[in-house]
Amino acid sequence: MCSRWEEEKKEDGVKWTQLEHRGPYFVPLYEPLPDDVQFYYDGKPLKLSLATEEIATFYAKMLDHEYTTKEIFQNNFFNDWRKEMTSKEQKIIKDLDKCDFREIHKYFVDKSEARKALSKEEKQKLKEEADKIQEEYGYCILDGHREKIGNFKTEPPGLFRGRGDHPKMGMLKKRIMPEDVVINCSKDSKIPEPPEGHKWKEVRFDNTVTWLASWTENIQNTLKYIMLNPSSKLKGEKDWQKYEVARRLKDVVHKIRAQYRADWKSKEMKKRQRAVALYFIDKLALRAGNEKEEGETADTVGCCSLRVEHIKLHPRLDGQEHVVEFDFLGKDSIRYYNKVSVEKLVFKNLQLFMKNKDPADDLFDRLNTSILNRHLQSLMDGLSAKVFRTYNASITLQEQLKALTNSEDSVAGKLLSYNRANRAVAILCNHQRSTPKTFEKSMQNLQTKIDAKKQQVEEGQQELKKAEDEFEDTKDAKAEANVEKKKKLLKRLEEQLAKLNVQATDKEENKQIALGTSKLNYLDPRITIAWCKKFGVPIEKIYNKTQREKFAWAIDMADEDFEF
DNA sequence: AAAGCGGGCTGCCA
DNA sequence: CCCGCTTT
Repeated sequence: MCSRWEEEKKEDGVKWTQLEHRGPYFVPLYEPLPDDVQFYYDGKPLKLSLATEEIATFYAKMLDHEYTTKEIFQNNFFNDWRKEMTSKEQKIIKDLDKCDFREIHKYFVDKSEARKALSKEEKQKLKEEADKIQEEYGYCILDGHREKIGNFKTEPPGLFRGRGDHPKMGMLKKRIMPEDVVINCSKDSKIPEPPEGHKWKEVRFDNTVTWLASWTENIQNTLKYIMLNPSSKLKGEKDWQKYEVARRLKDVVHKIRAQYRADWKSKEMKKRQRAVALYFIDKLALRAGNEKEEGETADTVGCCSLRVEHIKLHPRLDGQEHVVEFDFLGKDSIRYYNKVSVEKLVFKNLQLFMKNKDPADDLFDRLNTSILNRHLQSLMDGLSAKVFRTYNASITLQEQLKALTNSEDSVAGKLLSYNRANRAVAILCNHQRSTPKTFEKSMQNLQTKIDAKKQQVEEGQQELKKAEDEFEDTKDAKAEANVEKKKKLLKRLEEQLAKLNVQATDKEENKQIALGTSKLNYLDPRITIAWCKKFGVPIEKIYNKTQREKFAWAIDMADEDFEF
């Protein structure tokens, strides 16, 4: 079966035998502003040096955003900006409040308007240029296959934003130069050429990693990589492997649950904390929660890093017992808010863990992610905290599909069931989105369509009645045929109306839920493909082109009998 | 520290 | 696109 996904195995840790590529594509250099676009300091025009001007444009472009009004953003920006100024500029520009970027801002607004207003031909030309770059830099050769690269361009310089309340917001993200870049490829391949007049930082031939190029980013001092697109064989196999690990968890999860329940009564505090944390990770699909360096990142937490202030205990709430109220900022500073009725022993343990602690103290003070993951690894090979998220997401999809799908439904009805199953997963994983800006409007449009369709249905009913009356009178074959015709028409109209109603329901339910993340990262695609085959739903109704490329491995191997 | 997977949002396109 | 997090 599926040849491409089951080629010969490599030695342990070896990811490829051949890797050839052109290196990153460097974003264009800064183009100075036209002379009539000026920066003003203290009301007077001030000509800036090239480097200073470039950084000024970063700030100017952001003037519309609320975060440029934040003190931290402004301070970080101004600090970094001043570092890049000439000494003469430093002596003049001492107060951000006296800086006037409005003309520069307008210049970029106009520019982007002008870009939108380009003729079809001009836009076509731009697209062709982009395609050419994609064609040249966007692919590599890996073990004889031409594979798409994910991010082949270096990130442009700009101001760092970060998510949520990030202490580094506004800092200058520097331009990546070839001298910063480490190239990784195979020894006997055509080594990528650095841009004219430049050198790579290093060229290495490491076949135990999957990246093509890397550099250190200056905000957090961490590495960034150029890697393959999800459609690649390498990524596909990794994805497959991930779901296979989750499926192995399925076989032992009952045992693991029994054990952590037993551990709630352990004499060792450390074990108890581990068992309660694992319960949360399993039941609520929380992330592991590594500890983070204070002041370097936004204050967000996961399971192991929960603090006392993040939960409230209610012995009784809204008719339920032993309710834990969670309220904290998780990954990307997305709020996790949930009220959950838990087992009595969990509740008692939480009371114990919180005793004599300050709100800012760790809830699980004897636990961290490495302790937890070491324990999980001992329970099952390859098991770590995140596997529970994958497992629970996928098994939930499978169960929900089973419960919600009606084989008698139209394709539209089945799709609503699918989306509802997907939604259950997204809610479990807390994948949220802000209500789309256009939500109300598009909802209204849909409602207008529904009203119009209702009208048509009524008309169709009247026409059918008329035709039936006529047949009653005449009893002739022509009139009888007309009745059939009107019946068919009415049926079609009713189906169209039903479909629109289903769409409206789906849209409303999906207002603040993001389905994409779970679909892409947590749901074993074979579950979906099997469901599509079983119920005659075209795969394209669920997965768009990009998604089908990413899940090619699953489309290749899953039949309708697949069970997660 | 290094590697690589997971996340929400925006603009563009079919 | 540009970041945030987990795992090892």
